[in-house]
Amino acid sequence: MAPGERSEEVHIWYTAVYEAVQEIPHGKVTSYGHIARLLGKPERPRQVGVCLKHLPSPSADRSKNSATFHSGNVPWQRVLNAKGSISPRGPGAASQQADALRREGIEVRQDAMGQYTISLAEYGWFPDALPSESGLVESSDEEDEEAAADHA
DNA sequence: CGAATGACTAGGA
DNA sequence: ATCCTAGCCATTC
Repeated sequence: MAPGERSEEVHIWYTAVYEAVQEIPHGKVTSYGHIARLLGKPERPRQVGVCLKHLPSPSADRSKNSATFHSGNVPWQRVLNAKGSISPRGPGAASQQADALRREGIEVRQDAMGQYTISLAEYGWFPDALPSESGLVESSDEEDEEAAADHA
């Protein structure tokens, strides 16, 4: 399926992932696998990564910006792999994510292999359920307008 | 359209 | 601790 024309079911999945990622508190991080579990699909951490990979850049059109998910309103940088490190991908992408995390006060370390790692014990966010689904959160108007630079 | 890929992970060697 | 494998499934070749 082309990114532009997703089936109904896939679109719902993308939306759910983006909304879940938006619930990760500023200064906290979680894993692809945890997002998948929160959405009731523990076998698809990989598909969470796919969603973030396709996260569009902020559009020049503002009206569209507020209504669409993009790297400016979805804190993609707060999602790490199960080991608590930034999944290596394109050159430069990892260091960019590391910078974005440090920018929000998270301590990112680089090990001998050049891997960026974060202390999950200190910054991990692993609730049993999404705050929005616990039925208690009336979501006041709080947003994470930081976001970070776009990815390459 | 079939085959390969990958922002993943748990489990086993 | 590190390396390998199987399962995963939308996207890309």
